[in-house]
Amino acid sequence: MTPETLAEKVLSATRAAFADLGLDAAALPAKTTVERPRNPEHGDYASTIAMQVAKRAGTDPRALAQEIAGRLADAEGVAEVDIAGPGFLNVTLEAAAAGEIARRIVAAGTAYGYNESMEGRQVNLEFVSANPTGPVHAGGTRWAAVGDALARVMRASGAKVVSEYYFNDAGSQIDTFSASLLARAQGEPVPENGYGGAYIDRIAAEVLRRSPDALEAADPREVFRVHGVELMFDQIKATLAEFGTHFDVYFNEKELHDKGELDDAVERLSKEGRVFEADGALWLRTSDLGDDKDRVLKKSDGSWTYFAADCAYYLDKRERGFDKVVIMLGADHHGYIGRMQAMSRAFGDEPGTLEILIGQMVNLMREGKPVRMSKRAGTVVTLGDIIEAIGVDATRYALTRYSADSSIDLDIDLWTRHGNDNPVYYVQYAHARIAGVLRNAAELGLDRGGDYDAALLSHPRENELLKALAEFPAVVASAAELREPHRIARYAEDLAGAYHRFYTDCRVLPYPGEDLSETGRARLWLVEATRVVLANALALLGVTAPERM
RNA sequence: GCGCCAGUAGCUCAGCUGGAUAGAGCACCGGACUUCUAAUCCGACGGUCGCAGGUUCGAAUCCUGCCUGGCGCGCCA
Repeated sequence: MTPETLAEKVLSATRAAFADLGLDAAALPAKTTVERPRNPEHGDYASTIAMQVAKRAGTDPRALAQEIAGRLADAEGVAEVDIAGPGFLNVTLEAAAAGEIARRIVAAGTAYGYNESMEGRQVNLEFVSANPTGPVHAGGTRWAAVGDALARVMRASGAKVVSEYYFNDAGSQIDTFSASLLARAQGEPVPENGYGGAYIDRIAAEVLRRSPDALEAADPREVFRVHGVELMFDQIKATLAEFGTHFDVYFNEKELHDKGELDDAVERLSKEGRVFEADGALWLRTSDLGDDKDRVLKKSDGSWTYFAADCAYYLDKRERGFDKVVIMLGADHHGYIGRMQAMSRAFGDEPGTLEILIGQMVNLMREGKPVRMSKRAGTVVTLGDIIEAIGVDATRYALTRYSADSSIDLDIDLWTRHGNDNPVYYVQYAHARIAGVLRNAAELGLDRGGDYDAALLSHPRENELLKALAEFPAVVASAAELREPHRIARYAEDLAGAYHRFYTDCRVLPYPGEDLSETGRARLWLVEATRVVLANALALLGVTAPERM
């Protein structure tokens, strides 16, 4: 029995109790959940529904719990219902009802965990979005891992997700970039506030190799811009690919300008009565919609602001049919939330259509000291550097196991260590251990068969493992709903722990000279189910599930 | 000055939108491999959940105020 099924039984038992007691059913929620108690004495699952609804229904929680318990105890698969404390319902399942989850999981395979909590949603998920003036740095790396994981988690929850990378290959940043390339190609130091670092020299040299006459061209800087941007972007894309992060769309800001979408957006905003002129500039009145102050769309010199492009880009996404626009930004950009939300409202969108997720800073630590990030100084720590130092799996895992609300001190020494203080190994090792058991079973010619007796999975360790396995779809759903992929990593650690404990106490394969018992055969189902869930969880994080370690 | 994020065990962090005795990993101490991977497991140690109020059957979680740290507050991009 799944927790979801049990929750439905709890709710219908409550409904029946209400009817018999003559209570007002309006006090009942449409849906409820059961939790997995930490203390095994509290049964397999616990419900707090009696305490939650008793007050609104004007009755005593313990008495109500008593009524619910009596009805719930008769439900199929339920072995026992106890009442504890102020009105907890502690439910113990029949072993067969708990054990059948393994069958479901094995049958579903890679689809297990899929849920419909975001069914029908069209989500545009934008992250990284670094301009091609340098390699992706540590903050972008965080989103490359978390954003990609979130896209996977949302897809696993039924949403249609398009992952998108927004960039600009014109403008002042790019001008500085091309001027820096040109300067280095001429053997001169980069201009004041220009970009430094080895990658500038490398790209400058590569542009010269491609286009030996570049310095004699009519507009040398333009030659360095065109080739430099292409080379830089190729490198960024190659590194992201190596990292396992795929984007469905690379969106160039230039497209918005070429299609006149900024004018269109401003016109739309004007029609909504949100635009005004002052001091020779064109403004969006965002202060009416929760922003600190109004924002300029078109400067007094006639040029557009970055914000105007943001408005056009947002409108573009909405017109492409997305009902949910999610943008992931670093904490240094959180000041944009106000104007962006106001802009969304100015277009007439409901709150929640635009979601801006803020990821706190990532500090690289080496030998206990922070590695300072500065693109200009060329001491920048890049995605490529981190992959090289820590490896793709450990980097992705390290960045996705923490809440984006927390800043991360990413200790290079810790995550490079191939030891057990490195959490990614704990999870991967569980998978490798399972793969070993399954390999051995195959070598012995043992087969788990077409079915098993679920009631044989009655050992406390088996019970613990089964409950952890049953939880996975709800974890995926909550990770998607709350936009918190770190829940997947924490869950994977929880599940790996349950497996390691099971493995210690429960022998799966027969000892030499013995036959595979029915319990052993049932355990092969449980082990395969665990492998499936660990692999699925790691896949959602973009981390590999190794067969051997 | 205003805003956002954080403050939980010696360290790094979870805590399932209000539930039971607040958890995990690491570190430290003590145990467990003649048989499926000891990168594992078991036990012990360790916390006034930043502080003070409030809301209620019940608060780490919600509200208010304060303290500390990080990041922001352009007709820059």
